[in-house]
Amino acid sequence: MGNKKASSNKSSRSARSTAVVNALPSAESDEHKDENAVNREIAALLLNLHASREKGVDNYASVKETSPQSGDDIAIDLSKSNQSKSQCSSFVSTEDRVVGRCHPPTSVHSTTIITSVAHPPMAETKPVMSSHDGTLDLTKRASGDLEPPALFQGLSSLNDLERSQVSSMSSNYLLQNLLMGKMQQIVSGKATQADASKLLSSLVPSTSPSSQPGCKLSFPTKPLPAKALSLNSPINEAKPPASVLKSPLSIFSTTNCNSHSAAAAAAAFNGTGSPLTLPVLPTSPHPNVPRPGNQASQGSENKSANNIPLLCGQIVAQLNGLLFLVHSLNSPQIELNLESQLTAIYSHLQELVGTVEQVKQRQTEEPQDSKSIIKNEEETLPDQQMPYSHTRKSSPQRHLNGVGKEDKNLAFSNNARSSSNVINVPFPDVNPTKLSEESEHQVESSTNPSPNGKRRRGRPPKHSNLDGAGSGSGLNKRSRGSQDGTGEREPKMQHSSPSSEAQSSSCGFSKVSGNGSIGGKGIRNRVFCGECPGCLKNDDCGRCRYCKDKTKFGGQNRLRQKCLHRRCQMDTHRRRASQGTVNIGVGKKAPVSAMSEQHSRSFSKRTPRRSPSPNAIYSGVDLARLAATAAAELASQNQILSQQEANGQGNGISTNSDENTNSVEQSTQERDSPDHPPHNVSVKATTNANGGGGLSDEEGEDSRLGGRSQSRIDKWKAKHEAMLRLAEDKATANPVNENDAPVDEHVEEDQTEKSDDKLPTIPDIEANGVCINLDEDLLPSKPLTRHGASVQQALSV
DNA sequence: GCCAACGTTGGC
DNA sequence: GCCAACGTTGGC
Ligand SMILES: [Zn+2]
Ligand SMILES: [Zn+2]
Repeated sequence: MGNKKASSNKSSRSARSTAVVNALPSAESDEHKDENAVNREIAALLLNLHASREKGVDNYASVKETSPQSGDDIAIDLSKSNQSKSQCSSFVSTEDRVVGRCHPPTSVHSTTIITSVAHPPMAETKPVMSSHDGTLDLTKRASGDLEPPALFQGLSSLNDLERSQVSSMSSNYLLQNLLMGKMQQIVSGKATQADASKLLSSLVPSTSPSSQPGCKLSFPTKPLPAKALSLNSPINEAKPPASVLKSPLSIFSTTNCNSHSAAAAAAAFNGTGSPLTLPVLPTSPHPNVPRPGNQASQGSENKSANNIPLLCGQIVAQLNGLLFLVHSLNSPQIELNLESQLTAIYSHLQELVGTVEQVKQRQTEEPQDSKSIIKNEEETLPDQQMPYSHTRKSSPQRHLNGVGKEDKNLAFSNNARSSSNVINVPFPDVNPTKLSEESEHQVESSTNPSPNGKRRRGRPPKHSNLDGAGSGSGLNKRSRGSQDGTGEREPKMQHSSPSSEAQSSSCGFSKVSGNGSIGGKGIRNRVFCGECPGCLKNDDCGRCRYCKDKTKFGGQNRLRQKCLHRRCQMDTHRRRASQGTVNIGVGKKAPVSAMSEQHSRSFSKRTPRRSPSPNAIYSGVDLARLAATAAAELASQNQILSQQEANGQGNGISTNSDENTNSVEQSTQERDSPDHPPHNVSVKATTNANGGGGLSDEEGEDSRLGGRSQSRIDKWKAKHEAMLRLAEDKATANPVNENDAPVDEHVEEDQTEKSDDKLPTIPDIEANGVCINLDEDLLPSKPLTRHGASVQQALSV
């Protein structure tokens, strides 16, 4: 961890410092700066972005774009002259290195790290800096806010820039590098770039018709750019920022899609005619400026095999172009503009990263996905923007605490943190899971669940006597009544919502946590979608294993887990953990997680899909029906299956419920189930078919025993699921049973409650009912063996 | 690879 | 400090 960080920092730092040093002489003296100087300036600008942001969005807003750039200008230095190249290369290389090092850490931690890093460089650089610290400058600016002129001065002169650069070594630069690196990783990592391209293309604001033929996802417009622009002020309509944003995106997409040469990118950059398009430079490009096409292409090619580096180069080139313009024009406004644009780019990059991550994880192509993604982006935007517009607000995200059940909007802890904690760095969470490994390295600041080592963690060996010891917490407190609904707190925070999950957890922007788990570290992941039956329940059932374990129910508090009935069904995290387990009462259970993940979007719709009874679903009859109904759509199904399989999960979704068939099967299952005598098992009837979403989560949890080894079964499942889905999709058109869900819950509860008392030899089955046993109560903790489950499954199949 | 056990977090 | 329950460990 530390090592990597340090090294990365070092490398980047050193590179910069050297660059700075070199730059000084030339820059100071000459009005017309050679390319090198320009490059340096660019770097400085990047570095300064952060500071500038702080200063004020207002300024940006006020700024009107005097001169936009032409694409030609953009490409400028990067590739062009060797000298400039060397400079550039150093610059770029720095990025690369940083990227390489940093890959993993995109998360908040990284931000923190960055910030921490920033200081040292200053010290180093100080000698170089003649007079005042960049910090001062920054602060002044920030505080001053200044008039444009003030800003202008600061920015305009190279010296100033350099100083600021030196002093601040602003986090932005690093951040950008990190982002880029991340993106690069992502892209490279993807088996198919197509996905990336899709994302990218999707990201491209719809407002501007993307020129790129290759990429085509039409996403609805991405609000980001607009917001960024708007953010500043109405004045902003001046397209620049938008154009800027757009341009990078377009470039990006192009690169990805076609691996175009820079020229193409440049062209894209120039923008389409849309109002947002990048304004063209009134001024002729700087003489030194090389032709965009050539330069860009060279630079990109040289830099790396990946397209992404190209992107970086492009950006740099653009920046250079901007600088030239700025110098020629020498107007503060332009600079401001530039900054704003850079900022926008930055934000955009962040989004891209997040999006890419999401896509990666999902790998689902459903239209819903796209929607969700967009949604997420939108959500994220405000956060990101916030920093820009107002340096900092208390994290709005806190609302999580207040989240009522109904409140679906979940802030992502990540975002919240990022916004709140680090200066500006709205570091979007990158992919938690993948990054996690390395990110962990860097995560120093984050809480460490470092095990004390005091005590051995796992379950005590069977022979050990520890069991009696129990946890430190009061063993026998039974303060509360067996069921206190009121007493129970509902989780206040939820990091992952189905939709949000994509971001926060999976894609979410940052999952801070290194583990694949959804949540960030700081806040424990509590899953609370607010919609699912589990979330709606206030009371512990008192019967499930975990309830029994609770001290209030006389338990030893060893397991310390949430009541199974109260678990959020959307909680993928837990489910994953539990995958493979089989339902006690029921035969196998399709792992829910897949459902949750895939259908998370749907969930947002409020049509959570659950896997009612796997058995029922898999019954031949149902299949036949489904087949009949959905036969037409095999192709689509296949895709779905593939996806599901990829996920490794099957969701049992019962589209058509034949009560008869289901009931029959259930009965059979139960009969078969060796482990649990029926009486012990409480049966619940789940809702029917498709819509019902039910409560099955509980099932999943409870029924963990045996989902394993069922190659055949799995296939069946997959098929069934696919079919079911299709059916569901159709069903959505004809809502079959969506109403059931809530009802079902009640039913279940009732039944469960009843079950306590009753002897259930025969499970109650309602309609489609699936028998699920949430309550193991009666059974002391006898775990059902998987064998039983497998057997059941086999039978069922 | 599963899952009981338990350290630990975070809201109150 | 209490409490719920999350995240991780290590026995199996
Ligand atoms: Zn319970
Ligand atoms: Zn829920």
